[in-house]
Amino acid sequence: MAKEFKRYLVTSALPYANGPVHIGHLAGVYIPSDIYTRYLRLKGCDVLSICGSDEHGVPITIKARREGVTPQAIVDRYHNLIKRSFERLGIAFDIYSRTSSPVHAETASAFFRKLYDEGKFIERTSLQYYDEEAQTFLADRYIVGTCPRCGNERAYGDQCEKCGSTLSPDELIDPHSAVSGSKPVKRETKHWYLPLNDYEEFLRSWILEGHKEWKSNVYGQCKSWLDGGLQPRAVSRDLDWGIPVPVEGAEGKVLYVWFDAPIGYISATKELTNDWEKYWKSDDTKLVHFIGKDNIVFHCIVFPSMLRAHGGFILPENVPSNEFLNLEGDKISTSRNWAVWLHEYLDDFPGKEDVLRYVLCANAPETKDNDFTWKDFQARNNSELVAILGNFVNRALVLTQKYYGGEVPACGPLTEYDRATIAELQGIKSSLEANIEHYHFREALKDAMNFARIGNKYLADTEPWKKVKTDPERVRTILHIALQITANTAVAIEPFMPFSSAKILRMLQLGKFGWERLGSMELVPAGHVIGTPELLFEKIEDDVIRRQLDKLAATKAANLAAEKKQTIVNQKDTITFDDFQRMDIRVATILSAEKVAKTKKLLKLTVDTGIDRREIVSGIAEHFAPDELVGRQVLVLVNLEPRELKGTLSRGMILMAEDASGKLRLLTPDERTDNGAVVG
RNA sequence: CGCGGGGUAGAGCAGUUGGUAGCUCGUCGGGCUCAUAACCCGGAGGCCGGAGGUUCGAGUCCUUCCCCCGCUACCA
Repeated sequence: MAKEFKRYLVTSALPYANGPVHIGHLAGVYIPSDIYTRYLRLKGCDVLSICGSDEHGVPITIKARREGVTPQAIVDRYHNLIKRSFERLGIAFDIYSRTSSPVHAETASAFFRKLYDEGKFIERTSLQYYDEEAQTFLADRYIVGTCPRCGNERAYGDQCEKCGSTLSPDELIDPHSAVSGSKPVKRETKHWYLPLNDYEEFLRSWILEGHKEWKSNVYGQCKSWLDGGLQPRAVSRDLDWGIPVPVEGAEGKVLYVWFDAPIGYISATKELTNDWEKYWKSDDTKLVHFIGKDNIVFHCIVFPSMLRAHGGFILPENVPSNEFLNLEGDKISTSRNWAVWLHEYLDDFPGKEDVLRYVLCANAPETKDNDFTWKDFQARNNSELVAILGNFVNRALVLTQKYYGGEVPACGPLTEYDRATIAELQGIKSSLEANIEHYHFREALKDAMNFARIGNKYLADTEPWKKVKTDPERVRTILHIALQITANTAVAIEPFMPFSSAKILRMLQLGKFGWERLGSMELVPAGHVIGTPELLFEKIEDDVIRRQLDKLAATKAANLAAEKKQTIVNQKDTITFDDFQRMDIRVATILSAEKVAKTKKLLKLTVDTGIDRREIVSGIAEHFAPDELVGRQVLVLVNLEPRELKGTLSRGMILMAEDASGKLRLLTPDERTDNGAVVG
């Protein structure tokens, strides 16, 4: 598609203001969007980069309640922390706003009101839990009760955090309000829904026909949603934190956070410039949403439907979405503190902003989930940034100082090899551009690094330190070219590593160049005097890495300790001796064990119960390897009603003891005994 | 079961519309000594998850199966 765009509008997913930003956010969204934006700016394009804090929604109110402060205090704290961290990392938004701003309230209200007035919503009344004592409706999260699956007494209405089951408030045993502790009642409440199903046809043709070039994960997910059929989606909530629904009789109702957040992109643009409509309402603006994979449905289905319903706004041209970044093999988790927090990194590694930017881009989860490890961080710093980029720049500058006292030598006649090298550099430029424009930032970064690689090779091949004794004239040309390559490198890496780019230019005593100068051999004029060379990057030693790993190990230990502190489950109701007698528990030997395909937790066991040989499917695969079970004697409840699991009839249950951390242990007779021996 | 994304050298990844399998790191050997023991060259290392098929030709297209990740479910 050769559509011509006059300006760009780049948005980055709004960070949710209930915690700091971590490396997963950066690798997935903010580093790519910053590279893209910096590149466009260098090219002289008309571009706005928009972001801000997402400050509404239930989790923030829960956090506030837990800490005994107001939601506003929470969002103020994290908004400021996040904003400052982005600035320190050189993420250069044109505006970093917030959804608690007055302009946003006004914009989102007006947006809702227009759709309301035009009959674009449907109204539905449903039964929801209500806390009569606190006089408030209760979001699922605010209802606490006993989990029907695992017996945890502090399960939430949407999920049990102990066993991980997804729940609805109706399933909870003995539900009570987390606000007042009283027993909630069901009460009718009215909400507004956006009938996404009305936009299905439009979305199908817009995405499935019109945007086949979108990344496969984005396209695939959209297709899956559309093929499954869309449902009306509620756009309001019963809550007192958020933007009030601007309709008479809607007291106590606010806009659903997912309705108001994307409008935040528009509000922030409004705050930034009076020209905002030019960016949001002209066909020749290219709108690009950078997001993580958890946001695909909102940015590709819900928000476009909202924009379509409203009318007048342009739709995104692309929605580049990355997968997730893991940390040392485990999923990053805010609640478990398993993360590298940006603000902590910036404190721990002053002056190494670009190292993080580099590593996260080089290892960005563009096509699949990737793993961040500190060892990889160290290796990339030491053998790529230091050895290739830093070293080349240093060589060129030191040689110039050494031979010419810092004065840039003039360029003499070029050899065939010089010309070939220059042509190669110019060839990279187009590849670099194509990669950025197609959101292949990892590949683009390699291109940028190739400027330094070629520089190193050029010096190695031309050997100025030898030639200086035999052909000093030639050496002037060699170093002239080496310095041009150095300046070109500074331009090429700017979108990725702005601090290092600026540092190279400072050492060269030159100002910033536009992107169009990339490939030019006239960036550093002959006779110009360069500054003192300094090291661009430093090696990172093992002890620094060890300290970070220790920090993570401490987190892991703390999490484990917290789990152990959980209370012992209460004694169950009394049963009769007869009840007990009805259970037939036997000693049995495990004859074989294998993992059930496509499951995480299930093992298929064959056991000799003395009575017979039978198959039992047991949910213990995460605790035992099949091999370590074979030959073990265990206790089996043999007269349990058989049940089919994953196509296997499971006849019985292996008895296990589960400790507070969820770790399972086998129960075994203390000495080898007969299979079929009765327990009782 | 289902849906989405993956499976390519020891590790991490590219492979555009089917036409000789590539890149970075690591490793081994050599060169260089200007440079942060950095740099340059060369080698080794792949049945492109498996099996069928379409084609003159398949990493690439089709069918089917297996494995990993996420959502979901299973966990008697």
